[in-house]
Amino acid sequence: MAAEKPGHEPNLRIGELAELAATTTRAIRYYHSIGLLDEPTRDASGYRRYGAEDLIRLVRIRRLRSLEMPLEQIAAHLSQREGEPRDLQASLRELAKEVDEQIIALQALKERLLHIAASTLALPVDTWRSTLRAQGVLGEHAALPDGEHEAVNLLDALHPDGVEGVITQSSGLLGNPELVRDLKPLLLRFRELPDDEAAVEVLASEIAALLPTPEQAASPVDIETMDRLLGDRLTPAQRRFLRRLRGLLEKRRP
Amino acid sequence: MAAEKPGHEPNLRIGELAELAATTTRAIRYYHSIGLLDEPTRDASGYRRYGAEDLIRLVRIRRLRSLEMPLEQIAAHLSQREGEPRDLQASLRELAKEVDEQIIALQALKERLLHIAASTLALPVDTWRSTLRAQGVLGEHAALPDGEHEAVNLLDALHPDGVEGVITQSSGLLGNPELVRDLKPLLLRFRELPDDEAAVEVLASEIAALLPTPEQAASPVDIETMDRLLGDRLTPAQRRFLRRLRGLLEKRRP
DNA sequence: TTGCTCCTCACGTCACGTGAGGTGGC
DNA sequence: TTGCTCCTCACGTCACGTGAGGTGGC
Repeated sequence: MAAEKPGHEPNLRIGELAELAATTTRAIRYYHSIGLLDEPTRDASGYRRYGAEDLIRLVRIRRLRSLEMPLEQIAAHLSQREGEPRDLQASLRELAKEVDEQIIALQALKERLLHIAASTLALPVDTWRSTLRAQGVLGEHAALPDGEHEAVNLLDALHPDGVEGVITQSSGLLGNPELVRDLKPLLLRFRELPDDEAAVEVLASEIAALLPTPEQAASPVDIETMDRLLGDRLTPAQRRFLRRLRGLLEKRRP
Repeated sequence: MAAEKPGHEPNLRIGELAELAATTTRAIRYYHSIGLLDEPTRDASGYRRYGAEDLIRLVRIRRLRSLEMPLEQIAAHLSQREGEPRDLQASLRELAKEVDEQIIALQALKERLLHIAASTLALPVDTWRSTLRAQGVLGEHAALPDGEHEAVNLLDALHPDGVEGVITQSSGLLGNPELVRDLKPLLLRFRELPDDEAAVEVLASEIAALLPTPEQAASPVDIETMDRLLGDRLTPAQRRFLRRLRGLLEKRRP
């Protein structure tokens, strides 16, 4: 009777091992590369040969991975002697907490997405134009002046909440019909401002007199930055005017 | 009067641009590298100089990124002419749907985590031993035979639901007190099985006669694989027995 | 001989973060 | 002169997926 050689320990090839553990050969080789799973012995032709111990460890790795535990944590739990389920329990609770935080963040994100998708998604210029029209600052059929197209986009970019934020922020101004009425001719003068020191000074003080003292020190819309970025769209006189106006408004702060 | 040179277009440096858009210089350079944001002109010393257009586009990129839109999608939306908010709306809804799927998956994961954390987290051997004791298959103070330690770990690894799955699956057997009583002496004979063809055959048919015909064709616990992996823990007679038993059980299938 | 499995590089993923080593600007 | 900003590589992230090019096993 020929001696029946028992299937001596390591007799699974990597593909079989992967299938038994419901994973891929690549994952297994990766676990070898990071030292999470020991390299097994090789057979005559260089193939890896795995035994029961390998399968047991691999399945444990995969079970913890299916709970989204990072490989480093898995390594820590599997290397430490088996008697410490406390630690594992704590880790699992910690993971659950993290998952919970992710859920909350994703729920908020989902709300934002649906909210924005449900909004008009209008271009900043369109929103701006219709607001000006509604306030009577712009005539029903008048177009925005050429240079203001980009200015509106800039306003949109500079305010954390976009043009809508700007509108909300300035609704105190625009909501006051008398102010709007008084401001209107002054804005027209701004557009035509001559390169004349006296004219700049007069317009600045007239507008400053109308504007309320801002409640918050630093407005989210940075007038200085707008000035720099629109530099070549404004005449030198207009730029001097903006700086002057800013100076006047600053002086009023306590 | 010296000609007042207006801050001609590109006058922001990368750091200022990053701050205005609430992002990092590295992100901006990355957007250049993938062609999402055009490289601006350079000043005399090689520094990038940005203008209003760049800020506007960067802020739009960042707003869409804050909604977790992938850069590739952002590029598609920003490159196409502005008149198509339909597309953007559809993309946002699509993103919301994906986020929703993630939320559902994470909720399930969280349940699994908490469920497992709340369980005993006992070692497979411990679970197995106490089940055997509860069923009277193992005496109150008896230990598991040496070779079975690994066998239990293997059972655990081979079943999708671990030892608990094995126990549930076989509870039909173990829940039947008469069967357990009859099986008990046969299991003892298995442990002591002599290398004798007749003994193997007799034990196989006796046990096969007791076992019910399995309802499902392929059991999740692959007896063949267990045999291969435990090869050197079983005597040749025991391995022959397992193959024989398997043959007998297979023959009963329709 | 053919198709299957295995082997070892090595690049790709996604959106940047983080030095390293050097230079310009105020 | 000093500290700040900028520059360009280039590696690292996390857990693998995906060829590329070649060889062993049945």
